[in-house]
Amino acid sequence: MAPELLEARPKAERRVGLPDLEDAVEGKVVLRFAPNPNGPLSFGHARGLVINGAYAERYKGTLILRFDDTDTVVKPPMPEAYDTIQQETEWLLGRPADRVIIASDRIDVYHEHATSMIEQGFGYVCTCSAEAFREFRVTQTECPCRGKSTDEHTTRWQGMLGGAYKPGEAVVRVKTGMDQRNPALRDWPALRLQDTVTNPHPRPEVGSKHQVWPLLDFQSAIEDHLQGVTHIIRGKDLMDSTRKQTLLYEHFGWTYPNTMYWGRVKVHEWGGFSTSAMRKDIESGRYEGWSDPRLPTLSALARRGIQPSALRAFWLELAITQKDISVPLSSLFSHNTKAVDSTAPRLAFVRDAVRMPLTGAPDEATLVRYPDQPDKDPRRHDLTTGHVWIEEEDASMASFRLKDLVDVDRHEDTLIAGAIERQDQRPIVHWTVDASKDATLVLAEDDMLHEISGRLEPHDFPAGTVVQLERIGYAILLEDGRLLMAHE
RNA sequence: GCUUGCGUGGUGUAGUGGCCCAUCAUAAAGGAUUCUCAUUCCUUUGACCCGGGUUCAAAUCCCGGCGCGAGCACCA
Repeated sequence: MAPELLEARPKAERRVGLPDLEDAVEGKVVLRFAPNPNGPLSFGHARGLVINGAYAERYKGTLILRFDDTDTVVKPPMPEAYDTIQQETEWLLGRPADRVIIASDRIDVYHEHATSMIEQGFGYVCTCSAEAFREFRVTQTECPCRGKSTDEHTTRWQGMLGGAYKPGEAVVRVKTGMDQRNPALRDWPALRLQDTVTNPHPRPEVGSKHQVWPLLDFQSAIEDHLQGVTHIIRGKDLMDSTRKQTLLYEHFGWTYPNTMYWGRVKVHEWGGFSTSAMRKDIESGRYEGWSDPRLPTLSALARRGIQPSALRAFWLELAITQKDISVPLSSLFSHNTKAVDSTAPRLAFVRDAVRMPLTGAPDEATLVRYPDQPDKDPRRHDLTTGHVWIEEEDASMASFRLKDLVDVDRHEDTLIAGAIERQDQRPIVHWTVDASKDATLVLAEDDMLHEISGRLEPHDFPAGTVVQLERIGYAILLEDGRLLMAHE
């Protein structure tokens, strides 16, 4: 036998990163990320942006940012969110979306498709109550409206558009069949009425202009087709949406995009995240705003010093599986540590600082700012006041070393300087000079904000700089002069 | 209830019939380097939900069970 036949087939390469997209042609891939602008983006949204964005980049395709703002009552849009979300997209991906679509600008387009659907007989206007239809759905019986003529439905549809019905009195349904095995798919609702006089759309250019609004499954389905979306990647809670929409596509004679799903993600420390719930808690004053560091919003993470690259690495690592997962925040933090460690200037923050006389020490100290580049921008401090600040806890030790300065022995409440060079294994502590300032370190933990007071080493870094507080962890300088802890 | 999806170390993830006594990351423990309890490096611990079946061979296919999730809104 030929020896090559006995050889094991070549070892398959371990896949790293995202799997290939099915039927993806370079330059032709069109993806979309479609949030509801009822608030700024949160941690969970980042997944949609990162994954879709990464594929768009890999295939030199198009990333669409689509605002699915078709509800003015239950989840009304937040006017500022349209801008905020675009800025956050750019922050996270390092570039803006290739195309931006606002659903509320395109209501007429959806109306046209509804008209066509009704005229072609696969859509109808149903005047049954929601409760009544629920009963028809479980018993798999056709509602009285369904069998009426196309002309009748066209008339009803014109009636809907013309204000002949009040919200709740009529809805447009897609004829999928009441005998569908999956109850979720049975003649699903495509458009409904909203009282936009009482609840106007927050965008002034839309306001009370329309009363007939598409529901997500319809709006999204039509828009995906019109925009030429080739691949949809979304949560598996939308699996039935795919099935509903596929039935609609069959009616229209369209081909449904390739679809992938991911499961639910929970963060140990946060639990789930709901934009509406956060909005309530902010309005009630429980949180300071959308960027309150306790909140799982992108703006809060950014404010806290989390780098977009860390967020990208985090979501890319989770990849796309349909498992429901729960991840610890430490996983995100370890990515962030890698992102900021070499560039974060070292600074001393002395908690519960005590001021102690120091005798016999040099007049000046020089400390390393960046361990990776020991000569870059060294920290020089004047010690001629003869005092240093150290942490209360460290002050209880009889002998220790002031980092980068000198060995000391404590006699009563005075520190006596000894060897300049390190002589023994005594513990090393961080410290600061009299020129330091009182400072506050803010910590977000367990849905609480804690403040630790101390002395911060003199520096001239601007707000927004991510620093590493020696022996404590990474923090960011806030506009008000306080420090916000990012993570250890 | 109907429908639908998922189950690999503590946490994530790779793996689509032999490369797997299972990959990588993270966490934990130990150690080295380091004038930070950081970074970097090394080592160790640790997993295929259960039961059958198909096959020479199963984490991978089939059946059953168990567990967890989602949809069945005139929300997204």
